[in-house]
Amino acid sequence: MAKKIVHSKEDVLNTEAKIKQAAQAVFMRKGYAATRTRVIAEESGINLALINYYFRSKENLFNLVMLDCMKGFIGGLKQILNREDLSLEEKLGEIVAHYLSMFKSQPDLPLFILHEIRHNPNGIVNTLGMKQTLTKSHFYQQLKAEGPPKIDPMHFLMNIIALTVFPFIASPLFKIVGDLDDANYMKMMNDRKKLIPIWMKQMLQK
Amino acid sequence: MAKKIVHSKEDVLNTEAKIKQAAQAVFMRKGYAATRTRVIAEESGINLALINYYFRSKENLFNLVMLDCMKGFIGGLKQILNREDLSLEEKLGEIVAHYLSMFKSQPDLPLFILHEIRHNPNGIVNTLGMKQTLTKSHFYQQLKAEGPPKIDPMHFLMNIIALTVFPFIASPLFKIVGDLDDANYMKMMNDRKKLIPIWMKQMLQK
DNA sequence: GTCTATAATTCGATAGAC
DNA sequence: GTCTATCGAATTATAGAC
Repeated sequence: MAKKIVHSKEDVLNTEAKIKQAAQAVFMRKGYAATRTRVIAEESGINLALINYYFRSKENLFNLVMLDCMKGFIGGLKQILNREDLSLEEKLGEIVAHYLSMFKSQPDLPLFILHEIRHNPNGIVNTLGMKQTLTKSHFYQQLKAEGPPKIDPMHFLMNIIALTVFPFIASPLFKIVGDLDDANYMKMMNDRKKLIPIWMKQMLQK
Repeated sequence: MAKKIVHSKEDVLNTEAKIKQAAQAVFMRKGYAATRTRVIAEESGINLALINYYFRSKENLFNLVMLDCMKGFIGGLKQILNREDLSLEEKLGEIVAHYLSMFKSQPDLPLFILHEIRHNPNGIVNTLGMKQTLTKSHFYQQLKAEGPPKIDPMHFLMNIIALTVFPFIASPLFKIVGDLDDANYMKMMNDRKKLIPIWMKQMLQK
């Protein structure tokens, strides 16, 4: 675990970090099979042979990148779920806002992760303790404290994630159907920060 | 390899149809870049060279398959949206049931299409008249007839599709989180046939 | 650590016999 | 229409000089 401490100057990355950064961008944009190591080399400004020197193989590099992506995807969620200063409804708003900003800078991230989960369900996903992250969270306690459940917590979880994530996954489709440009679409996504908590709270009522 | 011994349904198809059928299965399972034409040849039981004889190139074959998939995906929806014997709420139930049975036999279909839309937004999607399919449907008239909109029709559309499709896309994830086997998960999906229309109707109220 | 050159393999596509 | 055999290009990975 002994690693060089990276200072806040982001322009000065070592070779290994440069490769990893570029690899994440290319893998996310093109997927594993369509990614060429030559493109990673070009975008990171390093020599092609150095990819294998630092990471042994394309597959190994991909696994490291994917692990980082999943940790980032879940880590932020975990923090919100466990904030004890927020009500259930406030947490829902925070979750939507969190993924809003995340997908704004990384629009290909959700499909990238969902594709990996589907084609390798017994891979990295299981090692992340997804289940305990949820069931041992402050959020889960709040949900149970709502009294006798008007809605199956599993359905509730599906719905909050579906309403938040899916409009980003299918954004090209909805832009066409709704005749929306990027600015108008982002405005709609911002509106959902307030709307989704309202809809979700309605599901808790009978 | 003995091929013509068993007379199953696939043997009555001509060569072109055999290739197309196998190609759809492989493309959907692996994606375009990870698909090998040799695998298509094996799974369809035909000679490798015949793929190029009938379809000129792998890319051309893919475009035909993708067009079929999208037509199937949208065609069924279009029929439901225009059924004049169903109320708004009944239509919602039919939509969920429709995609439930579709994804049961083709679990990779939604991600396959969403990936194509994202990486080629100006391709096939625009030629299908997605926008008019919706805005000129009987469903859309019913939605407007609900009176002054309590919810933006675009948000309403996003939500019904998100609640229906996303649980299938992310099924491997939810199975892990909820400790569910295939049977239990399908039971949950069946429950959503009744639940989603209820949730959607709540969104229409203030 | 970084580079050039190349090995080793795989893939899409085609030529030509039948 | 279908087959065998193979080409040519592209890709990952490595050997070896510096």
